[in-house]
Amino acid sequence: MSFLKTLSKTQFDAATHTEGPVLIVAGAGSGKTRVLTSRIAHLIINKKVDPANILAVTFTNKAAHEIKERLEKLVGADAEKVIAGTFHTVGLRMLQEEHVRSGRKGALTIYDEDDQHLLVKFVMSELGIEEKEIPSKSVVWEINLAKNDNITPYKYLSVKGDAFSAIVARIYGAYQKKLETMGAVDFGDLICRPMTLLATDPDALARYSGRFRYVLVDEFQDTNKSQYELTKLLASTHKNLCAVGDPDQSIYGWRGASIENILKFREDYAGTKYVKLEQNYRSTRNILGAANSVIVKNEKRLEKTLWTGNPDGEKVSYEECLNEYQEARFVTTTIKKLISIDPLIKFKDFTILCRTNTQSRPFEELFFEESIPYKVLGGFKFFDRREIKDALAYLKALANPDDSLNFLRIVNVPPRGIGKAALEKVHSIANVHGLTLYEAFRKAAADKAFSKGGVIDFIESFERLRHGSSGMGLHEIASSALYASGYMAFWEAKKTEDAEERLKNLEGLISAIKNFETSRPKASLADYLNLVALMSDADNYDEKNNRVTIMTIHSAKGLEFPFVFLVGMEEGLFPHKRSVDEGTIEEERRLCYVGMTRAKRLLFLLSAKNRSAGKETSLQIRSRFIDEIAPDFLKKKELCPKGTAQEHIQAIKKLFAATLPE
DNA sequence: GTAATATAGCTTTTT
DNA sequence: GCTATATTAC
Repeated sequence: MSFLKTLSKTQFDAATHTEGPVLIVAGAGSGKTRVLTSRIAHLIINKKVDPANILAVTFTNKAAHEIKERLEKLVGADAEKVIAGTFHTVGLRMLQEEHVRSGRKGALTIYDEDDQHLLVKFVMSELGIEEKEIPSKSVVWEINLAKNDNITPYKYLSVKGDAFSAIVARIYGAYQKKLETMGAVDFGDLICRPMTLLATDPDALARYSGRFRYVLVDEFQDTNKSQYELTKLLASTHKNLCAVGDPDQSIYGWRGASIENILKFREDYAGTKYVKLEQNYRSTRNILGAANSVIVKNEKRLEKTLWTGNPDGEKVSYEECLNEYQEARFVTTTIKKLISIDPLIKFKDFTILCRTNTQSRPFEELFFEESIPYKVLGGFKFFDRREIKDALAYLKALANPDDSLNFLRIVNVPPRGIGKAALEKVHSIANVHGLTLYEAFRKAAADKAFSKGGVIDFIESFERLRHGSSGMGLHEIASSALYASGYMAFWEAKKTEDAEERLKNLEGLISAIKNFETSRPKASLADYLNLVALMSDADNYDEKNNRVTIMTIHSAKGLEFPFVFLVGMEEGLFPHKRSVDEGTIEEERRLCYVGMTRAKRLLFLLSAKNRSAGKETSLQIRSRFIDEIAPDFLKKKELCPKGTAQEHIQAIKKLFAATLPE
């Protein structure tokens, strides 16, 4: 019970008011995770709740693990029984149970945005809709937005009446049908389908909502409409729903998250116990004061004043650099200086927070040069590399051969003489007989539709792999697939420099699978593939590694660092130009607030006067957010009057650009 | 019919 | 700066 004694009065309230709906508005650094864990521990220890009846939904898998780890210290082995995960992992679990129930043979495959895009293109070509008529990219976007709001293809058509939407609805419908025949789900489906299941099947509703006596949802400000509905259904029997969040930290509106979910929670759930955690335990007074002075500029807020008992600390620094390289230079020098001053300060105490992924480059270059250990989260990921995607396609096809998209991806990789013509032939077999691509290949081989060569050889070796894999360990399956298919040999034959690296990456993948296998001996190949698909950037952050972390502010949500560099504080970049155009400046301001409140001891804000994007270099004006910080919290430094001089120079430069050749 | 090479086109944030 | 498509070479 000692874990409750260390809580503040409001934290204690939030942790122990367990019955009925509860809304906890938890400011940045207010000890939210502690409250959540104490609450679950209180349920298990004091209220004798079976841990298997508790559902905790978090924003990242890492957050779920963290809760479980802390919980284990309080309640021991019972911690493992609590169901904790992201909306997507919880949804996947439910769908898998239903998948098994419905008696399908292959595994359930998760399609990421790349797969989604390919499938949309495929569907469009089948429907004879051309890219110039409607870009496949915007179709994917529309489909995802629709799923955030739980709008089916049929409903989509009735909600939107215009010509554009009619085409989207057609593609969306065909796309959805394809997913179902292939046993695949996209990210949206992981929420929508469980939601629909609960809404339409009273048995399923009784099963799940009966089981989850206590439901906790973290980062509630970033839930979308479908997630809100799913939550509501899951908690519908016992109505013990605890929503935790901070409207000031809502930064995923562009992805369909609805800040209204938290703002209107008390209206939707009558008799809600409302707790505000307003004491910040993380940052110095100067950092918090600076962050507060920015966020109060937002109109759409819940009344809340974050305060701290922490020392004043240093004032926030703002540094205007000549260009993005000088920006990186300043950061590098500062890191080195701080490390040399205090031996207790380590590289892992620093983070560079960017608005966009592309901003990381100059930092990477300079850190490499100066041998500062660093890690970039997000951006170009290991799993985005071509060779890894190909390798995973092999594994996905083996785990679920009906997944025609991944099957198609490996058919002629490495090149084995199956070209456009051969594929068209198999496609028509598939269409005529209503078969998946894999089945059509088998039929073609059995019917001797192809006398010899690629098609026959390929399907034979694929079948050999498939049947040989039973009883093998996961990493053995992976390595036999990559070697027997000739994929490894394909890269080995190429004597180029990058081929060597690709081979290394493939070996890396196999050993990663081996590690997974050791940690989870009972898991299947599909389990591994799904884990990888649902992994987020933040999940890749490991505080044990002593390195400087470079990441986007979005990925930094929920993390904290002693020293934070918020870089690229420039109009057009942060706030981003498109946000200004689209009128979502308040979300940018919240993003700025999230970035600033990651800092515990020192916060540095930086901007560049010149920044190159692509081939163009443009003059930048410092972000409005800098000017919104109350001067008391900023280190005194002459800020040149905003605009004027810079705009003047820009105007002159434009004039020259128009008259002078490059 | 298939494979290698040149060209255009896009870069906000992501489960 | 890097990936999907169009063109040409084999």
